[in-house]
Amino acid sequence: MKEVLPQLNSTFSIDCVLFGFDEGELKVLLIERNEEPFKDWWALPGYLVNENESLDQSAARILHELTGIENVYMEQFYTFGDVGRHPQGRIISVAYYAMLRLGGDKALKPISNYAKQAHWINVQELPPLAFDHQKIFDQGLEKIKRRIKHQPIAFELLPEKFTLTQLQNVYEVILGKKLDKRNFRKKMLSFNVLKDLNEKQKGVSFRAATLYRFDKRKYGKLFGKEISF
Amino acid sequence: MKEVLPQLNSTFSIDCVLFGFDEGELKVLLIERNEEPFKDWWALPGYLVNENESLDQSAARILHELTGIENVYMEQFYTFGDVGRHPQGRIISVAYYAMLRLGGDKALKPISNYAKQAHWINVQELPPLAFDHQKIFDQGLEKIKRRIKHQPIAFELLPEKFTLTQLQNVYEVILGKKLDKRNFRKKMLSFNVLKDLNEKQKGVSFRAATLYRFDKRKYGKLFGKEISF
DNA sequence: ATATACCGTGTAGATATTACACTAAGTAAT
DNA sequence: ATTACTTAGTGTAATATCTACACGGTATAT
Repeated sequence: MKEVLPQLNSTFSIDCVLFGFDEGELKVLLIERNEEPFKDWWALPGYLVNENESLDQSAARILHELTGIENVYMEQFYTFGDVGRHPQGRIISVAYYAMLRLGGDKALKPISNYAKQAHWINVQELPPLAFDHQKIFDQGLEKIKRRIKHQPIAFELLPEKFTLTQLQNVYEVILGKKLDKRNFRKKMLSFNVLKDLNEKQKGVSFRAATLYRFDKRKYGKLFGKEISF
Repeated sequence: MKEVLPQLNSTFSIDCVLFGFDEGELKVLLIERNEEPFKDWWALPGYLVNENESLDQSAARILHELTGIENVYMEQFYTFGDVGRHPQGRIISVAYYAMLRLGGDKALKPISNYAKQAHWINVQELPPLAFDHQKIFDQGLEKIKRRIKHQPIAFELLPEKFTLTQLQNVYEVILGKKLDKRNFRKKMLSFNVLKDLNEKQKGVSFRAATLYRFDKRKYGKLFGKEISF
């Protein structure tokens, strides 16, 4: 017999699509739900918005409560409001995305027990997702594909010091296609936003590559690169 | 003495930013409010979302009720949710935009008496707007500026048959800068989305220009024009 | 006939994009 | 020390795109 769930009276929520890059793979942050509906399903971190907080504040709070992650700049990308998207009533959800530096240090520890656990999952191997979260994820992925072509957000996924090959890998994984090494380097360096650290990669069993850092002072030069009239 | 307004319990709304082009000017559709708060102020057409309609449906309904306009394809562009944005409580607003062909035929006739009247106003001469509508408008304008560079939406503002000079005017007004005539034509024609109608403009007191029509079949070629890696 | 106002066109130089392959340098194994 | 292995790092030529720039053509109005 089907349990009857109560109607919810807060009518909007936030869902977060967080991307990370690790071991050459693009990952997304998912939680395992601990409550009905969709108990034990995987879902994007998301919850109801409080009355007294802005959407941006709410997104930060919800992410923190469900995953333990703090201090991430997320940006809104779409609002989902189909009538049947939530079984407990009309819930409109504002979706946020961000790209994150995955360090081994940051453990994922949900604070609220609304989430059993949080994990970074390879976007190629997503489990079935709760609600319309597959759709939200798909649109989030499209969003970063478009953005990565216009602004240098790929850096946000890498450690502070990175090699050009690692950077190229990020582009290849997100765009889903191989790029030419020489052309990629030529173009990337021409933007003048990378600082050569005169330092080599460590701990690799082959010729070590030069490390670069993203140079914030020069960032401005890249804004506004679009097709022009 | 300040009148006390009731709290509203529906917690989200839609606001529409509709752009039109007429007599060489970019215009936006505003209504004059007939209810508190902001009675007698100008505002973007917007109202509360019903329980049983999707956001897209709601946007279409609200636009129709407040302005009489129907059958416009609007697209969501941002959701505004600051705590203090509405004096009667926490109201989150999903903003939509569209670009419209202004024909002399379509009269603006509000159905709901929530709007006294609706008018196309030159974006250079906006009156003070209710709520945070100036902010919503500004972001809508930014949105079409970005989009016009990537996709041929400028056609949507012109009559079915138009001249290249008219088309160039639309770009110039939206982008806020002069463009080179020869380069503009070369580029626009290279996209292969314009059909030469072998027909001339009528009723002008100078050499008549060739009329073109936007060719939907070829539209696909323009999608995906972005900076490339 | 003449003045007026907009239409419609080409080119050269600069810049950006694409396609393409080999040597150099470090590590690991023997 | 030699060798095998793996990734780093580099240049050029052909093509396409972008930019800047000026004048004769044609319809209308007087």
